[in-house]
Amino acid sequence: MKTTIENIRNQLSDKGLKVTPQRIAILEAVYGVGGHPTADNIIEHIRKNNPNIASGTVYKVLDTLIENKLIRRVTTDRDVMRYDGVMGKHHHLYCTECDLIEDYIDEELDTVLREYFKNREIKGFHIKEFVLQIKGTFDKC
Amino acid sequence: MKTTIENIRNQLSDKGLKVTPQRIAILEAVYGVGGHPTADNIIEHIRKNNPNIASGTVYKVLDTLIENKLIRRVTTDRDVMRYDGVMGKHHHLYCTECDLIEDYIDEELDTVLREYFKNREIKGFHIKEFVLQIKGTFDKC
DNA sequence: GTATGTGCAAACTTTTTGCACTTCG
DNA sequence: CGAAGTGCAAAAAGTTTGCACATAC
Repeated sequence: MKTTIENIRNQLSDKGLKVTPQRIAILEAVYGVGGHPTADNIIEHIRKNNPNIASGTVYKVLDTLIENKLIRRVTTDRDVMRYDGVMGKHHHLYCTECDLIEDYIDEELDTVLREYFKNREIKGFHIKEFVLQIKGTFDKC
Repeated sequence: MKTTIENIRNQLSDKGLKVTPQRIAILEAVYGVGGHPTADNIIEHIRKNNPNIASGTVYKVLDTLIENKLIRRVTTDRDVMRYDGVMGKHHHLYCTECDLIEDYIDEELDTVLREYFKNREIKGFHIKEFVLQIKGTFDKC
């Protein structure tokens, strides 16, 4: 599915959102800038062609797009830095309800992943380590 | 391995770090506060017993501990919010050199993971979704 | 025309930094 | 004692908010 301006206009109006130049530019930037842009990357990218966009607007539009499931935040939502005292290989349980992150240690899983990728090269990329984010809810939540 | 004060003192001095009350308190807090504390969680926790710790110190100590591999940052290092226009299930390649995050789409991998966890319950947790972080380097880096 | 969206600037939150003072070894 | 670490306060990032003005439908 190619991402044309027409396409972007439709994505917006399909969600009942007003089609504004800012929204088009921002959505286009999220698709256009590789490597999962930060808000700053997006602002920079847009200002090349259109110097008049307020950063506040960019944040507001991004939030709107997320609410309408046109884009996502990478990693967890609302991220500040978090620290972990467990230094061995391990994975993480993310509770979508209570904002806790628990460690999940499972050596067999590591073996399974290593086996899986042994025969499956990712072109242009050299794998060092896996961390699986397991998203869900704790029963108590 | 139980985490005693003695143990913490040794961890620090083994790395050639001076053993200060602040470092002990912070390391103890990282171990003691569950769910991967934020810097703020740590500051709060420490101030219960010891109101005189500067937040600047906490950040500096955390950095030192990370440099000496006594703790880790969760998710990516130095995180600001990042946005992703790909809405389907997918995984991420994290380049430790160049700070880019690329999408990695692999339906077979999803199947493998789902199969793996089908027979392996995580007690008290209900899984909704997996995201695998594949850390490594791009050849070009 | 009106509900919705944008610009701007101020405020807030989280993190970093510089420098004088203190402490560990 | 001297190098390393801490406190404090100011500044830098990154993000949010309120309100008057502008625009899509």
